[in-house]
Amino acid sequence: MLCRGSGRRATPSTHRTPSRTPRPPSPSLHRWPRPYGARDKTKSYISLSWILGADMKKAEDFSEWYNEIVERANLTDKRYPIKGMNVWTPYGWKIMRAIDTQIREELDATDHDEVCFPLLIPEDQFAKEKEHIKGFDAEVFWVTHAGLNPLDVKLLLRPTSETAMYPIFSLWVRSHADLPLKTYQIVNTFRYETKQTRAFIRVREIHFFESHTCHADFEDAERQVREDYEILGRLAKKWCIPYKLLKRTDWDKFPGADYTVGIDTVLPNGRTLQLGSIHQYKENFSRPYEIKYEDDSGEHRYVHQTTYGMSERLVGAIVAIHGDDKGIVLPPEVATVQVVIVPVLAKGAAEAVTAETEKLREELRAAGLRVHLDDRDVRPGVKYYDWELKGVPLRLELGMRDIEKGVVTFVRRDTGEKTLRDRTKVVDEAKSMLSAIADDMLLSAQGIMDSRTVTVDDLKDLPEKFIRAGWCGGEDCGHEIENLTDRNIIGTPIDDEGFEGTCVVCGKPTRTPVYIARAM
RNA sequence: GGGGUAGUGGUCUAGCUUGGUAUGAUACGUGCUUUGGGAGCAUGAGGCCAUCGGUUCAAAUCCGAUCUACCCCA
Repeated sequence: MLCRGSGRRATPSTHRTPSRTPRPPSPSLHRWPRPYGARDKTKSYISLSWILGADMKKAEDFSEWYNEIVERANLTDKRYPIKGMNVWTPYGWKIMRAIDTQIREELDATDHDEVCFPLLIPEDQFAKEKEHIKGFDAEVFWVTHAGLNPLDVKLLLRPTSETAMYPIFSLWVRSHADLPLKTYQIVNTFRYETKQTRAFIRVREIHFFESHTCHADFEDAERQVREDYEILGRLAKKWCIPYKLLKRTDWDKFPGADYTVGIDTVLPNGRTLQLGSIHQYKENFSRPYEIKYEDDSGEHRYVHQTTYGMSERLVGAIVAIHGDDKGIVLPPEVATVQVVIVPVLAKGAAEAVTAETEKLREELRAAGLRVHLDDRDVRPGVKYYDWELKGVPLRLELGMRDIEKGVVTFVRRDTGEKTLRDRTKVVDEAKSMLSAIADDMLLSAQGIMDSRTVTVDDLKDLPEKFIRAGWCGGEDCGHEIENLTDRNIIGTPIDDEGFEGTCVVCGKPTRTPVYIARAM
């Protein structure tokens, strides 16, 4: 569990009445955007004062920028009256679903089977693994009554699903032929966060995927962990998210795990954001839950288990990493609308332009692109701002001037670059530009993450960055690092980084660097 | 965990000190005109003031509790 870090940040306006985050202007905005191709009535669905009403300065105040942009881009509605439980709007949910779909594709392709276990877990079942329950005890939601009557056995809302799944796994696994057992589910989990909540990043109802696997031995479980790294690599590329795999310290690993590898990225404020984790359990759960199999010589053995999980934080990370002062920027693979077409109508030429944009839409759609023709009856400038706020990676503008010249105006969301492309080559140009956008987004994000990572020789005057320093690996020195820096050890890299140095506390030579940061 | 600030049509707000059922803007509906980076005119609808309780002839306004949001410190 890595949910620490205070709300510390510089704010120039402590006593000024904070201008409250404006809220979505109307229910009709919540229907926005309509599905691709949704037609007929041309109504005004947007308000410019809403789109442009805020000063969204990512660099000046990342935290405020983030809170505001997730609502303005219409990813979430925070008005639901329970702390840390927000509403997924249609637009936000489409993005989450795109991510879920990609996760499903990857896991299915690596022979995982999707399952769905119940939300409620009986108390006695939850209590079997002592470390695990200790780790979650303070933040579970309890169901204590059925109607007016107290329950004999209290039920809890899953904070994660180990204790729901493993008693059943013990029934499913009988022999070595049943192994490996590779399952996953995409569900919501519940944790009573006490710290300040934040859309997608720290919530009490968490939408996430969790894979749970059982293996004949430790080596096979280790192979699974390595496969998880590969899956992550492919997914993170689609999301244009740079990350680092860091093995957590023993005092920070997942409750019940043998070891935990965190997936971490760095935010604009220099804090790290954990995107997910991969755990090796060895026999820590299979013993209390009696998940045993009979090997080919007739011996009964406990399985070795792993888990892998990532959550809706991925949406938060995409917003935080790629967004700018104009809005969010969606990676092409995640964008529900990859290309938006904005017709520029003029008196007398409206029909010709409309016909041409519809033709353009059909061409792009036939080529497999997710395209939306914005035919709302508002001025083009309004649409530009709106789609920039909502992060659509590529915008095509088409008016009489373009038609006369035989071109289409292309505008990239990530760079803002505006170019004219030959009308006859629009499909190829759009495809190659989307691919270039994805490449550039990842490259640029990686560059920014690298620039926020520094290696230091001592712990004095640390910048607000992702700090790399030498560590002997000793627990005492580790705690000392955390005390001296008032930050957390995020972990040690799983790859050999060729580091050579000395422990920043005791001075012993070491080849192990440790990464230190404030966690979001 | 401790402290602070706030909650009034969809949104942002005036009103609260000196109690008498609420101001403006914007968004929304309709019509006309417009459309290459924040359009204009006309017209219509929308709130009983976060929730619960107390004081009072009378509470958005005073008192208490709760919920929610944001900020600061551990």
